[in-house]
Amino acid sequence: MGRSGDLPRGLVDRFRARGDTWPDDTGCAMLHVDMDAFYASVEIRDNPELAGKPVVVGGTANRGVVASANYLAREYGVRSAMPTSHARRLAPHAVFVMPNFARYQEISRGVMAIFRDITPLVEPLSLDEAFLDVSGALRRLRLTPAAIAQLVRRQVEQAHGITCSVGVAPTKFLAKLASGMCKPDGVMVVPKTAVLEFLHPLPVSALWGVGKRTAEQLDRVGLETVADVAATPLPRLRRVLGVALAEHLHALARGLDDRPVVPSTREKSIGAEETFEVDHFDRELLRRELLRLSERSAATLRSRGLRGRTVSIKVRFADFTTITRSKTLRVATDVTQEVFRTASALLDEQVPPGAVRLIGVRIEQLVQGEDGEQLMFDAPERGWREAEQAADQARSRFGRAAVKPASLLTTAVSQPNEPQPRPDR
DNA sequence: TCTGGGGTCCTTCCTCTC
DNA sequence: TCTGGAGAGGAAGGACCC
Repeated sequence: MGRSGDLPRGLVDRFRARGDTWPDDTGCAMLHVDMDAFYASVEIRDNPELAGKPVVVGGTANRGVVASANYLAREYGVRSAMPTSHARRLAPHAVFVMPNFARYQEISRGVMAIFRDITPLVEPLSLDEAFLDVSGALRRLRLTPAAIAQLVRRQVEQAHGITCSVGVAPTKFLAKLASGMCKPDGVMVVPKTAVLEFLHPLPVSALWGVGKRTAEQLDRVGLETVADVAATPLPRLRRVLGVALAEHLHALARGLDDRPVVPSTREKSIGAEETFEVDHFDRELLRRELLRLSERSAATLRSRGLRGRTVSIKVRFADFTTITRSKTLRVATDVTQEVFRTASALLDEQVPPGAVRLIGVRIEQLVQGEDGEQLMFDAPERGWREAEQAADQARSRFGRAAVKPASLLTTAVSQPNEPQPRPDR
Protein backbone atom coordinates (compact mmCIF):
# COMPACT_ATOMS: atom_id res chain seq x y z
CA MET A 1 0.00 0.00 0.00
CA GLY A 2 2.92 2.28 0.66
CA ARG A 3 0.88 4.53 2.91
CA SER A 4 2.24 3.63 6.32
CA GLY A 5 4.06 6.95 6.40
CA ASP A 6 0.67 8.69 6.61
CA LEU A 7 -0.47 6.70 9.60
CA PRO A 8 -0.44 7.83 13.24
CA ARG A 9 2.64 6.50 15.04
CA GLY A 10 0.70 5.77 18.25
CA LEU A 11 -1.44 3.19 16.47
CA VAL A 12 1.59 1.37 15.14
CA ASP A 13 3.10 1.10 18.62
CA ARG A 14 -0.14 -0.05 20.20
CA PHE A 15 -0.97 -2.95 17.89
CA ARG A 16 2.50 -4.15 16.92
CA ALA A 17 3.68 -7.54 18.21
CA ARG A 18 6.84 -7.54 20.32
CA GLY A 19 8.60 -10.89 20.52
CA ASP A 20 6.08 -13.33 21.98
CA THR A 21 3.72 -10.59 23.13
CA TRP A 22 0.87 -9.24 21.05
CA PRO A 23 -2.67 -7.89 21.42
CA ASP A 24 -5.63 -10.30 21.69
CA ASP A 25 -5.80 -12.22 18.38
CA THR A 26 -8.97 -14.22 19.08
CA GLY A 27 -11.10 -14.39 15.92
CA CYS A 28 -8.35 -12.93 13.72
CA ALA A 29 -7.95 -15.75 11.19
CA MET A 30 -7.02 -13.54 8.23
CA LEU A 31 -3.30 -12.99 7.58
CA HIS A 32 -1.80 -10.68 4.97
CA VAL A 33 1.85 -11.43 4.28
CA ASP A 34 3.86 -8.80 2.43
CA MET A 35 7.54 -9.28 1.55
CA ASP A 36 9.73 -6.32 2.56
CA ALA A 37 11.15 -4.46 -0.49
CA PHE A 38 10.92 -7.81 -2.28
CA TYR A 39 12.86 -7.27 -5.51
CA ALA A 40 15.61 -5.29 -3.76
CA SER A 41 15.83 -7.93 -1.01
CA VAL A 42 16.26 -10.71 -3.60
CA GLU A 43 19.02 -8.73 -5.35
CA ILE A 44 20.86 -8.18 -2.06
CA ARG A 45 20.48 -11.83 -1.08
CA ASP A 46 21.90 -12.95 -4.44
CA ASN A 47 24.67 -10.30 -4.44
CA PRO A 48 26.00 -9.99 -0.87
CA GLU A 49 28.30 -7.12 -1.92
CA LEU A 50 25.13 -4.95 -2.07
CA ALA A 51 24.46 -5.41 1.66
CA GLY A 52 24.58 -2.15 3.60
CA LYS A 53 24.15 -0.04 0.44
CA PRO A 54 21.08 1.77 -0.87
CA VAL A 55 19.69 -0.42 -3.68
CA VAL A 56 17.14 0.62 -6.31
CA VAL A 57 15.60 -1.91 -8.71
CA GLY A 58 14.03 -0.48 -11.84
CA GLY A 59 14.31 0.34 -15.52
CA THR A 60 17.54 2.20 -15.98
CA ALA A 61 16.60 3.65 -19.38
CA ASN A 62 15.38 7.24 -19.91
CA ARG A 63 11.77 6.48 -19.10
CA GLY A 64 12.10 3.79 -16.45
CA VAL A 65 10.51 3.89 -13.01
CA VAL A 66 11.52 2.40 -9.66
CA ALA A 67 10.06 -1.07 -9.10
CA SER A 68 11.53 -1.53 -5.63
CA ALA A 69 13.97 0.21 -3.28
CA ASN A 70 15.46 -1.12 -0.06
CA TYR A 71 14.94 0.80 3.18
CA LEU A 72 18.36 2.48 2.99
CA ALA A 73 17.40 3.98 -0.40
CA ARG A 74 14.01 5.01 0.99
CA GLU A 75 15.80 7.13 3.60
CA TYR A 76 16.78 9.42 0.69
CA GLY A 77 13.16 9.73 -0.43
CA VAL A 78 13.30 7.07 -3.16
CA ARG A 79 9.87 5.45 -3.62
CA SER A 80 8.31 2.80 -5.85
CA ALA A 81 6.81 4.07 -9.13
CA MET A 82 9.06 7.16 -9.03
CA PRO A 83 10.89 7.93 -12.30
CA THR A 84 14.39 6.43 -12.14
CA SER A 85 15.84 9.78 -13.21
CA HIS A 86 14.32 11.37 -10.11
CA ALA A 87 15.62 8.54 -7.90
CA ARG A 88 19.13 9.11 -9.30
CA ARG A 89 19.01 12.75 -8.29
CA LEU A 90 17.83 11.86 -4.76
CA ALA A 91 20.35 9.05 -4.23
CA PRO A 92 23.17 9.38 -6.77
CA HIS A 93 25.39 7.00 -4.78
CA ALA A 94 22.75 4.21 -4.71
CA VAL A 95 23.26 0.99 -6.67
CA PHE A 96 20.76 0.83 -9.57
CA VAL A 97 19.88 -2.69 -10.72
CA MET A 98 17.83 -3.89 -13.72
CA PRO A 99 14.93 -6.12 -12.60
CA ASN A 100 15.24 -9.88 -13.06
CA PHE A 101 11.60 -10.98 -12.96
CA ALA A 102 12.31 -14.64 -13.68
CA ARG A 103 14.38 -14.75 -10.49
CA TYR A 104 11.67 -12.99 -8.43
CA GLN A 105 9.08 -15.45 -9.75
CA GLU A 106 11.28 -18.35 -8.69
CA ILE A 107 11.66 -17.04 -5.13
CA SER A 108 7.96 -16.17 -5.01
CA ARG A 109 7.01 -19.76 -5.88
CA GLY A 110 9.12 -20.97 -2.94
CA VAL A 111 7.53 -18.47 -0.54
CA MET A 112 3.99 -19.34 -1.67
CA ALA A 113 4.80 -23.04 -1.13
CA ILE A 114 5.64 -22.25 2.51
CA PHE A 115 2.25 -20.54 2.88
CA ARG A 116 0.47 -23.55 1.35
CA ASP A 117 2.18 -25.89 3.80
CA ILE A 118 0.46 -23.91 6.55
CA THR A 119 -2.99 -23.53 4.94
CA PRO A 120 -4.49 -24.44 1.55
CA LEU A 121 -6.42 -21.15 1.63
CA VAL A 122 -3.78 -18.90 0.08
CA GLU A 123 -4.70 -16.05 -2.30
CA PRO A 124 -1.62 -14.53 -3.95
CA LEU A 125 -2.13 -10.86 -4.87
CA SER A 126 1.18 -10.45 -6.65
CA LEU A 127 4.67 -11.98 -6.49
CA ASP A 128 5.32 -10.54 -3.06
CA GLU A 129 2.08 -10.69 -1.11
CA ALA A 130 -0.78 -13.02 -0.26
CA PHE A 131 -3.78 -13.47 1.98
CA LEU A 132 -3.90 -16.58 4.16
CA ASP A 133 -7.04 -17.85 5.87
CA VAL A 134 -5.66 -19.79 8.85
CA SER A 135 -8.96 -20.70 10.53
CA GLY A 136 -8.38 -24.42 9.79
CA ALA A 137 -4.67 -24.27 10.63
CA LEU A 138 -5.37 -22.95 14.14
CA ARG A 139 -6.67 -26.33 15.25
CA ARG A 140 -4.17 -28.38 13.28
CA LEU A 141 -1.10 -26.47 14.46
CA ARG A 142 -2.52 -25.60 17.90
CA LEU A 143 -1.23 -22.07 17.55
CA THR A 144 -2.96 -18.69 17.68
CA PRO A 145 -3.09 -16.54 14.50
CA ALA A 146 -0.26 -14.26 15.61
CA ALA A 147 1.90 -17.26 16.50
CA ILE A 148 1.27 -18.60 12.96
CA ALA A 149 2.32 -15.19 11.61
CA GLN A 150 5.62 -15.47 13.51
CA LEU A 151 6.05 -19.03 12.20
CA VAL A 152 5.53 -17.84 8.60
CA ARG A 153 8.13 -15.11 9.03
CA ARG A 154 10.69 -17.47 10.54
CA GLN A 155 10.23 -20.07 7.80
CA VAL A 156 10.46 -17.52 4.97
CA GLU A 157 13.62 -16.00 6.41
CA GLN A 158 15.26 -19.38 7.04
CA ALA A 159 14.42 -20.75 3.59
CA HIS A 160 15.01 -17.65 1.47
CA GLY A 161 17.02 -15.17 3.54
CA ILE A 162 14.49 -12.35 3.13
CA THR A 163 12.06 -10.78 5.59
CA CYS A 164 8.34 -10.16 5.43
CA SER A 165 5.69 -8.38 7.46
CA VAL A 166 2.36 -9.87 8.48
CA GLY A 167 -0.98 -8.27 9.34
CA VAL A 168 -3.32 -10.36 11.52
CA ALA A 169 -6.97 -9.30 11.62
CA PRO A 170 -10.59 -10.42 11.31
CA THR A 171 -10.88 -9.19 7.67
CA LYS A 172 -8.80 -8.87 4.51
CA PHE A 173 -8.78 -5.09 4.47
CA LEU A 174 -7.65 -4.77 8.08
CA ALA A 175 -4.96 -7.45 7.67
CA LYS A 176 -3.58 -5.65 4.64
CA LEU A 177 -3.59 -2.32 6.39
CA ALA A 178 -1.82 -3.85 9.39
CA SER A 179 0.95 -5.49 7.34
CA GLY A 180 1.67 -2.14 5.70
CA MET A 181 1.86 -0.41 9.07
CA CYS A 182 4.35 -2.79 10.72
CA LYS A 183 6.93 -2.81 7.89
CA PRO A 184 9.67 -3.80 7.74
CA ASP A 185 10.03 -7.17 9.45
CA GLY A 186 7.06 -6.92 11.81
CA VAL A 187 3.72 -8.36 12.87
CA MET A 188 0.65 -6.33 13.73
CA VAL A 189 -2.59 -7.60 15.24
CA VAL A 190 -5.91 -5.76 14.95
CA PRO A 191 -8.08 -7.24 17.74
CA LYS A 192 -11.69 -7.96 16.85
CA THR A 193 -12.78 -5.74 19.73
CA ALA A 194 -10.66 -2.76 18.64
CA VAL A 195 -11.43 -2.55 14.91
CA LEU A 196 -13.02 0.90 14.90
CA GLU A 197 -10.50 2.25 17.38
CA PHE A 198 -7.77 1.16 14.95
CA LEU A 199 -9.52 2.28 11.79
CA HIS A 200 -11.22 5.59 12.54
CA PRO A 201 -8.20 7.87 13.19
CA LEU A 202 -6.66 6.90 9.82
CA PRO A 203 -6.72 9.30 6.83
CA VAL A 204 -9.22 8.46 4.04
CA SER A 205 -6.29 7.49 1.81
CA ALA A 206 -5.86 4.38 3.99
CA LEU A 207 -9.11 2.98 2.56
CA TRP A 208 -8.64 0.40 -0.18
CA GLY A 209 -9.84 2.07 -3.38
CA VAL A 210 -9.05 5.67 -2.39
CA GLY A 211 -6.28 7.05 -4.55
CA LYS A 212 -5.29 10.64 -5.28
CA ARG A 213 -8.49 11.61 -7.15
CA THR A 214 -10.94 10.10 -4.70
CA ALA A 215 -9.04 11.58 -1.74
CA GLU A 216 -9.36 15.01 -3.40
CA GLN A 217 -13.10 14.50 -3.94
CA LEU A 218 -13.57 13.50 -0.29
CA ASP A 219 -11.44 16.42 0.88
CA ARG A 220 -13.62 18.84 -1.11
CA VAL A 221 -16.66 17.78 0.94
CA GLY A 222 -14.73 17.92 4.21
CA LEU A 223 -14.07 14.20 4.76
CA GLU A 224 -10.52 13.68 5.98
CA THR A 225 -10.52 10.57 8.17
CA VAL A 226 -12.02 7.10 8.00
CA ALA A 227 -14.28 8.13 10.90
CA ASP A 228 -15.65 10.98 8.75
CA VAL A 229 -16.52 8.52 5.96
CA ALA A 230 -18.17 6.10 8.41
CA ALA A 231 -20.30 8.91 9.86
CA THR A 232 -21.47 10.22 6.48
CA PRO A 233 -24.96 9.10 5.42
CA LEU A 234 -24.70 6.68 2.49
CA PRO A 235 -26.98 8.71 0.15
CA ARG A 236 -24.65 11.72 0.51
CA LEU A 237 -21.58 9.58 -0.13
CA ARG A 238 -23.27 8.10 -3.22
CA ARG A 239 -23.78 11.59 -4.64
CA VAL A 240 -20.08 12.40 -4.16
CA LEU A 241 -18.50 9.12 -5.34
CA GLY A 242 -21.09 7.14 -7.30
CA VAL A 243 -22.99 4.13 -6.02
CA ALA A 244 -20.42 1.34 -6.13
CA LEU A 245 -17.45 3.19 -4.67
CA ALA A 246 -19.58 4.87 -1.97
CA GLU A 247 -21.01 1.56 -0.77
CA HIS A 248 -17.60 -0.11 -0.84
CA LEU A 249 -15.88 2.64 1.17
CA HIS A 250 -18.77 3.10 3.59
CA ALA A 251 -18.60 -0.62 4.48
CA LEU A 252 -14.80 -0.62 4.86
CA ALA A 253 -14.92 2.50 7.03
CA ARG A 254 -17.25 0.68 9.42
CA GLY A 255 -14.95 -2.33 9.55
CA LEU A 256 -17.22 -4.47 7.34
CA ASP A 257 -15.48 -6.68 4.77
CA ASP A 258 -16.71 -10.23 4.31
CA ARG A 259 -14.62 -11.12 1.24
CA PRO A 260 -13.25 -14.65 1.62
CA VAL A 261 -9.82 -15.88 0.54
CA VAL A 262 -10.13 -17.13 -3.05
CA PRO A 263 -7.22 -19.43 -3.92
CA SER A 264 -7.55 -19.01 -7.70
CA THR A 265 -9.28 -16.47 -9.92
CA ARG A 266 -9.82 -16.39 -13.66
CA GLU A 267 -8.10 -13.70 -15.69
CA LYS A 268 -10.39 -11.18 -17.37
CA SER A 269 -7.93 -9.79 -19.90
CA ILE A 270 -4.41 -10.30 -21.20
CA GLY A 271 -2.30 -7.69 -22.89
CA ALA A 272 1.07 -6.10 -23.47
CA GLU A 273 2.24 -2.54 -23.86
CA GLU A 274 5.48 -0.72 -24.46
CA THR A 275 6.76 2.78 -23.81
CA PHE A 276 9.27 3.88 -26.44
CA GLU A 277 12.64 5.37 -25.54
CA VAL A 278 11.72 8.30 -27.81
CA ASP A 279 8.34 9.34 -29.22
CA HIS A 280 7.43 8.02 -32.68
CA PHE A 281 5.30 9.46 -35.52
CA ASP A 282 6.00 6.70 -38.06
CA ARG A 283 2.81 4.62 -38.57
CA GLU A 284 4.67 1.72 -40.18
CA LEU A 285 6.88 1.48 -37.13
CA LEU A 286 3.82 1.63 -34.84
CA ARG A 287 2.22 -1.17 -36.85
CA ARG A 288 5.33 -3.32 -36.44
CA GLU A 289 5.20 -2.72 -32.72
CA LEU A 290 1.51 -3.70 -32.69
CA LEU A 291 2.45 -6.97 -34.39
CA ARG A 292 5.05 -7.69 -31.73
CA LEU A 293 2.61 -6.92 -28.91
CA SER A 294 -0.18 -8.93 -30.61
CA GLU A 295 2.22 -11.84 -30.85
CA ARG A 296 3.13 -11.57 -27.18
CA SER A 297 -0.51 -11.34 -26.02
CA ALA A 298 -1.84 -14.11 -28.28
CA ALA A 299 1.02 -16.41 -27.28
CA THR A 300 0.07 -15.87 -23.61
CA LEU A 301 -3.55 -16.73 -24.47
CA ARG A 302 -2.48 -19.93 -26.24
CA SER A 303 -0.17 -20.96 -23.41
CA ARG A 304 -3.09 -20.71 -20.97
CA GLY A 305 -5.68 -22.32 -23.24
CA LEU A 306 -7.70 -19.10 -23.52
CA ARG A 307 -9.28 -17.09 -26.33
CA GLY A 308 -10.67 -13.57 -26.33
CA ARG A 309 -13.42 -11.73 -28.21
CA THR A 310 -12.54 -8.06 -27.77
CA VAL A 311 -9.29 -6.59 -29.07
CA SER A 312 -8.39 -3.15 -27.77
CA ILE A 313 -5.44 -0.90 -28.43
CA LYS A 314 -4.09 1.86 -26.21
CA VAL A 315 -2.13 4.83 -27.51
CA ARG A 316 -0.46 7.40 -25.28
CA PHE A 317 0.67 10.58 -27.00
CA ALA A 318 3.65 12.74 -26.09
CA ASP A 319 1.47 15.04 -23.96
CA PHE A 320 0.36 11.97 -21.97
CA THR A 321 -3.22 12.01 -23.25
CA THR A 322 -4.26 8.40 -23.67
CA ILE A 323 -6.92 6.89 -25.90
CA THR A 324 -8.23 3.34 -26.15
CA ARG A 325 -10.10 1.91 -29.12
CA SER A 326 -11.65 -1.53 -29.24
CA LYS A 327 -13.49 -3.92 -31.49
CA THR A 328 -15.45 -7.03 -30.55
CA LEU A 329 -15.08 -9.98 -32.89
CA ARG A 330 -17.87 -12.38 -33.84
CA VAL A 331 -16.00 -15.29 -32.27
CA ALA A 332 -13.18 -15.51 -29.76
CA THR A 333 -9.64 -15.95 -31.06
CA ASP A 334 -6.10 -16.74 -29.94
CA VAL A 335 -4.60 -16.22 -33.41
CA THR A 336 -1.83 -13.60 -33.54
CA GLN A 337 -2.65 -12.61 -37.12
CA GLU A 338 -6.30 -11.97 -36.29
CA VAL A 339 -5.46 -9.94 -33.18
CA PHE A 340 -2.90 -7.96 -35.18
CA ARG A 341 -5.28 -7.35 -38.12
CA THR A 342 -7.93 -5.98 -35.74
CA ALA A 343 -5.43 -3.86 -33.79
CA SER A 344 -3.88 -2.53 -36.97
CA ALA A 345 -7.29 -1.55 -38.39
CA LEU A 346 -8.10 0.30 -35.15
CA LEU A 347 -4.80 2.19 -35.44
CA ASP A 348 -5.42 3.10 -39.08
CA GLU A 349 -9.06 4.07 -38.75
CA GLN A 350 -9.41 5.56 -35.29
CA VAL A 351 -6.09 6.97 -34.06
CA PRO A 352 -5.19 10.51 -35.18
CA PRO A 353 -1.60 11.24 -36.22
CA GLY A 354 0.79 12.51 -33.56
CA ALA A 355 3.88 11.73 -31.51
CA VAL A 356 3.30 8.43 -29.68
CA ARG A 357 5.17 7.48 -26.49
CA LEU A 358 3.32 4.24 -25.65
CA ILE A 359 1.35 1.67 -27.58
CA GLY A 360 -0.43 -1.42 -26.25
CA VAL A 361 -2.69 -4.33 -27.19
CA ARG A 362 -5.16 -6.04 -24.86
CA ILE A 363 -7.54 -8.95 -25.39
CA GLU A 364 -10.71 -9.07 -23.28
CA GLN A 365 -13.85 -11.18 -22.83
CA LEU A 366 -11.77 -14.30 -22.32
CA VAL A 367 -13.15 -17.81 -22.55
CA GLN A 368 -11.56 -21.21 -22.06
CA GLY A 369 -10.25 -22.55 -25.38
CA GLU A 370 -13.07 -25.02 -26.03
CA ASP A 371 -15.79 -22.54 -24.94
CA GLY A 372 -14.61 -20.16 -27.62
CA GLU A 373 -14.20 -22.82 -30.30
CA GLN A 374 -14.77 -21.27 -33.66
CA LEU A 375 -17.20 -23.54 -35.41
CA MET A 376 -17.19 -21.25 -38.41
CA PHE A 377 -13.43 -20.85 -38.29
CA ASP A 378 -12.26 -20.03 -41.79
CA ALA A 379 -9.64 -22.32 -43.24
CA PRO A 380 -6.98 -19.56 -43.48
CA GLU A 381 -7.44 -18.73 -39.75
CA ARG A 382 -7.14 -22.39 -38.88
CA GLY A 383 -3.92 -22.51 -40.88
CA TRP A 384 -2.52 -19.51 -39.01
CA ARG A 385 -3.46 -21.09 -35.71
CA GLU A 386 -1.70 -24.34 -36.51
CA ALA A 387 1.40 -22.46 -37.68
CA GLU A 388 1.44 -20.35 -34.52
CA GLN A 389 1.06 -23.38 -32.28
CA ALA A 390 4.06 -24.94 -34.04
CA ALA A 391 6.00 -21.71 -33.50
CA ASP A 392 5.04 -21.74 -29.79
CA GLN A 393 6.48 -25.23 -29.49
CA ALA A 394 9.69 -24.17 -31.23
CA ARG A 395 10.01 -21.20 -28.87
CA SER A 396 9.51 -23.39 -25.82
CA ARG A 397 12.36 -25.61 -27.03
CA PHE A 398 14.78 -23.06 -28.49
CA GLY A 399 13.88 -19.76 -26.79
CA ARG A 400 11.75 -16.73 -27.61
CA ALA A 401 14.00 -15.43 -30.36
CA ALA A 402 13.86 -18.72 -32.29
CA VAL A 403 10.68 -17.84 -34.20
CA LYS A 404 9.18 -14.45 -34.95
CA PRO A 405 7.04 -12.90 -37.68
CA ALA A 406 9.07 -11.96 -40.77
CA SER A 407 8.24 -8.28 -40.45
CA LEU A 408 9.92 -8.25 -37.05
CA LEU A 409 13.19 -9.52 -38.43
CA THR A 410 14.07 -5.95 -39.40
CA THR A 411 15.51 -3.55 -36.82
CA ALA A 412 13.41 -3.63 -33.66
CA VAL A 413 11.64 -0.46 -32.50
CA SER A 414 12.96 -1.05 -29.02
CA GLN A 415 14.33 -4.11 -27.35
CA PRO A 416 11.55 -6.60 -26.74
CA ASN A 417 10.95 -6.97 -23.04
CA GLU A 418 9.71 -10.14 -21.46
CA PRO A 419 6.17 -9.77 -20.10
CA GLN A 420 6.59 -8.32 -16.64
CA PRO A 421 4.81 -9.26 -13.45
CA ARG A 422 3.52 -6.52 -11.21
CA PRO A 423 6.09 -4.37 -9.46
CA ASP A 424 6.84 -4.70 -5.81
CA ARG A 425 5.18 -1.88 -3.89
C1' DT B 1 9.77 14.85 -10.94
C1' DC B 2 7.54 13.79 -15.17
C1' DT B 3 5.34 9.96 -15.00
C1' DG B 4 6.23 1.54 -16.50
C1' DG B 5 3.48 -2.39 -17.18
C1' DG B 6 -0.20 -5.64 -16.29
C1' DG B 7 -4.27 -5.84 -14.59
C1' DT B 8 -9.50 -4.90 -12.46
C1' DC B 9 -13.60 -2.40 -11.86
C1' DC B 10 -16.80 1.29 -12.53
C1' DT B 11 -19.33 4.98 -15.00
C1' DT B 12 -21.11 7.13 -18.91
C1' DC B 13 -22.54 7.32 -23.44
C1' DC B 14 -24.14 5.28 -27.61
C1' DT B 15 -26.47 1.97 -30.58
C1' DC B 16 -29.43 -1.67 -31.46
C1' DT B 17 -33.50 -4.38 -30.67
C1' DC B 18 -37.94 -5.26 -29.03
C1' DT C 1 -44.95 3.29 -40.71
C1' DC C 2 -43.33 6.13 -37.08
C1' DT C 3 -42.04 7.04 -32.29
C1' DG C 4 -40.55 6.45 -27.62
C1' DG C 5 -39.03 3.79 -23.62
C1' DA C 6 -36.45 0.02 -21.63
C1' DG C 7 -32.83 -3.12 -21.57
C1' DA C 8 -28.63 -5.24 -23.30
C1' DG C 9 -24.27 -4.93 -24.98
C1' DG C 10 -20.36 -2.44 -26.87
C1' DA C 11 -17.09 1.33 -26.60
C1' DA C 12 -14.38 4.66 -24.23
C1' DG C 13 -12.32 6.70 -20.40
C1' DG C 14 -10.88 7.06 -15.69
C1' DA C 15 -9.30 5.56 -11.19
C1' DC C 16 -7.09 2.33 -8.73
C1' DC C 17 -3.94 -1.55 -7.30
C1' DC C 18 0.68 -3.73 -7.03
